[in-house]
Amino acid sequence: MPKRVDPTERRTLIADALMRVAAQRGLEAVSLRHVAAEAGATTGLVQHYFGTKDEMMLFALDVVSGHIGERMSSAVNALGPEPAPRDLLRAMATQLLPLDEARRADGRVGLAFFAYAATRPDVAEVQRRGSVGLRDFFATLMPLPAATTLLALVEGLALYMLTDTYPAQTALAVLDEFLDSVFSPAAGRP
Amino acid sequence: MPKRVDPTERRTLIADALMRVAAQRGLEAVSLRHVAAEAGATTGLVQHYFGTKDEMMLFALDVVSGHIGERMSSAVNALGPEPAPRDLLRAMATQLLPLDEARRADGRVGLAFFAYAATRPDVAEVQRRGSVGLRDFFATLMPLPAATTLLALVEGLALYMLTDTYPAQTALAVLDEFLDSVFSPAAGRP
DNA sequence: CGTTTTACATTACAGTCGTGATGCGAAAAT
DNA sequence: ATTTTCGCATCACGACTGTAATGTAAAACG
Repeated sequence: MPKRVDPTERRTLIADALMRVAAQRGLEAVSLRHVAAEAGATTGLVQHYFGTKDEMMLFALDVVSGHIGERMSSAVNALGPEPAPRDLLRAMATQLLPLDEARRADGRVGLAFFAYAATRPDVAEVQRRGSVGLRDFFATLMPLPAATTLLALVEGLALYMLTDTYPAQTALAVLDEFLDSVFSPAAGRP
Repeated sequence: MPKRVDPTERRTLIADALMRVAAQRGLEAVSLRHVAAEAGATTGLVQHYFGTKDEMMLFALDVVSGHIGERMSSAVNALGPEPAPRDLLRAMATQLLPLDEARRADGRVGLAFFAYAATRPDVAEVQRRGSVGLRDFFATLMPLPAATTLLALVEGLALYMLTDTYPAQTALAVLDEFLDSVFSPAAGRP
């Protein structure tokens, strides 16, 4: 048999191609053939590593959450030890905003998956778990209602940034204003 | 020739069928044949009123914004004359949340269109105009930054409600808390 | 009344889709 | 050295897509 191969590596290779296709041409353009072509391979390879298209999609969704997770931890690590809760939350929340091309691509894929999940209960379940987990972590640093608000607010800002409705500057200002209202309430009062 | 027909009426009939399909099976299931079947007609009819599929989609997007607009004005009218800004904003904002099946259906379609717009600049432009118009109206009743925040927050809440991540009760509590923070700032301070 | 125009149905076409089957060379296992 | 098994390519299938072409019945118009 041919050289033994790490299947996870191949799967990530395919999933990366999928995400390039999805980010550039939308999730509806994600077909076995397009993904295979983008990966420089054949549909046979894709089929070999993912029995069905849905399996491939699920795996790609995991990759996206993986990206977000990685960005969050490295942003948090960059803060040094014992960061203030406000800084920590800001660092994590901004990882959900499409502030550069990489995050923008992931954001487009994530949005596409949101729509995709509307008809796939199992996909929706994966997303739900991710969101709730994140909110619960936020809630260790601020009151639960504020954590809920923060997550929804950031997600909404990301949505509007993706459609170029709000520029990054506006989104960041909104985010900072909200964090202010939580961490230094009514600072400008007599 | 056959009985003269109001083309707008026919187009809305088709668009309604489109939205039923999209709400139930996702926007990816929206094909000329499925829409035609849902409308109890043939693809020929659809082709007669929409030269191309994209035209049909654009029209359907208009219908969705029309629905939202109608809901908003009737909710506002129900408030009676000279409503308080806070009540007005709350009445309008809640029309963007999927609080019943009708709004949920529109929400799913709207979300699908968000993803659809990611690859269609003209669709994105339509959405942008709607969002900015709404935000600017909000801004006549509250400071501009708060208006921006409100819209993003509501959109994010809607997203999470659509995936059943947050229940209606939570979303409404978050919304009310935010409105409180704008209209009765720091009420609980010494 | 005849003609033209409108509303829609039917069918055809070329392309893409997901999936299953099959083939085949290379390397690991024996 | 031979057999087995893995990695991947290739091809075929039926279903589905958007669009164009064509047909047809009916009512408006001259």
